[in-house]
Amino acid sequence: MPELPEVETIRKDLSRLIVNKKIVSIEINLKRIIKPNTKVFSGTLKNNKFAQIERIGKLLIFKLADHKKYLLVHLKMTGQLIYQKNKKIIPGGHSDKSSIENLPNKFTRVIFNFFDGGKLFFNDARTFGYLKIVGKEELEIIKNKFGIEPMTENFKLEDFEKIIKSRKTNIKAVLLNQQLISGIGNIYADEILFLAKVKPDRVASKLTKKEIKNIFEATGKIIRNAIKYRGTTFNDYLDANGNKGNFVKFLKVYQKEGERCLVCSSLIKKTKVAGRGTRYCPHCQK
DNA sequence: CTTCTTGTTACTGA
DNA sequence: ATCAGTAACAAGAA
Repeated sequence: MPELPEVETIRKDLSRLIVNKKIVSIEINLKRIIKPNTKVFSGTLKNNKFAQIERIGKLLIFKLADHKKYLLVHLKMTGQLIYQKNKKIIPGGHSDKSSIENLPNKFTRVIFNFFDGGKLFFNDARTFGYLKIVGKEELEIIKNKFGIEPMTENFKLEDFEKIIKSRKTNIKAVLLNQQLISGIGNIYADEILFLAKVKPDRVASKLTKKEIKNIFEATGKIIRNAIKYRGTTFNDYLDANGNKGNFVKFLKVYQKEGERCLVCSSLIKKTKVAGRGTRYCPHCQK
């Protein structure tokens, strides 16, 4: 599930791979995920270039060189953006093994073809993801819906505490709410709360100042470290080169139900909180 | 066959 | 108006 660290990894990869390369054609295999429609989509992108790639929360923002428009890409649960450079056939030579995927595959929904023969594949098994062309005004409206973002100067303990104190729902629901705090999904919410030693079903407004500080610091540590290790691959996530993320080996509770806690050896439990599968250590987390 | 998976939003009710 | 809780979405894996 691509969350902030996975999307950030893709953003950085693609910034190096496709910025300022002319898009010569676009292939759309599933029209339903293209917004506002395929005509505007292809018309805006063909013969254009990505000038810059940004991110807010889990949303990728491709700033276009011409037309003053932006391409928004949301990967939702199973979306992938994988770039492959022009495959040269070297007579008698070895094949290009820089990418591990054989693309396109049956989940390839959109292909961007660049002038140099490079291709960007948007794959999505469950087709929850979307690609959307927007103007500056619509972009600003969308951006304004996102809450404070870890890893930025806007992520301050004071604001974090205000947000948490103002909510009567459980702390996990608050961490997952993109309009309050952006970029955290199910994997990192559980990992953050384990590191902070707080049970996921605790009522947010009733947490102590100390507990909120621990969650704040755990958020920074987990997100920073997950970016460092290029994200978590559980099922579908791959980076822009088609490689897996390495953070999976640092997970302490996510998908660890029935295993022993690495800190206290209690059995990791699984319940449902905020409508999502939730793992925690019943001894370490209070 | 049923159940589970999750990011986001629509809907319902308080 | 604001908030909280749940269902729905899609489709593959088990």
